[in-house]
Amino acid sequence: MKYWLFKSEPSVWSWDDQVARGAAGEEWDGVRNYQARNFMREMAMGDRGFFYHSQSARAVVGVVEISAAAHPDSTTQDERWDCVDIRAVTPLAAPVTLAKIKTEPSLAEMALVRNSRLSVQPVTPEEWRRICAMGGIDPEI
DNA sequence: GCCAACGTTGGC
DNA sequence: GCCAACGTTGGC
Repeated sequence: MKYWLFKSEPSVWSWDDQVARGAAGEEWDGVRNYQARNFMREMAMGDRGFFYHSQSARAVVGVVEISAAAHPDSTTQDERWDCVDIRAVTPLAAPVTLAKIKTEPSLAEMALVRNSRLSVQPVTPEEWRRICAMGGIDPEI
């Protein structure tokens, strides 16, 4: 089981939008960045990810599960672009803000901190447990 | 709204 | 293949 992080502008696609899709999940489409696409190609069904709000919110707000492995992005005919499907698992009891993540030395190496523009990124098991603890949820959820 | 960081494009 | 110009993202 691997861990990931998905970044979204809440005004475009928010955690509430994701929750509204329920168990059916939703394509994580629209990614036009090779690095982000390559990470999605590495994902397997059942992998977990954090759902992060960028822009004004700037916080990890929920946990998602990969509900379909990489497949062609339905929003383009361009065959270079693949995406996965994700479904909401649980909100964090308390959102973990970027500001708080930046105060945590053990999280200083996160792509979220080091490369703020990468919209899909891997998370280590240690980072996963740390943020789950900060967010007040069970890391095994 | 501004700007830094980064990715992409295209001329040479 | 290099690099300048440009566009986009996201933090502040």
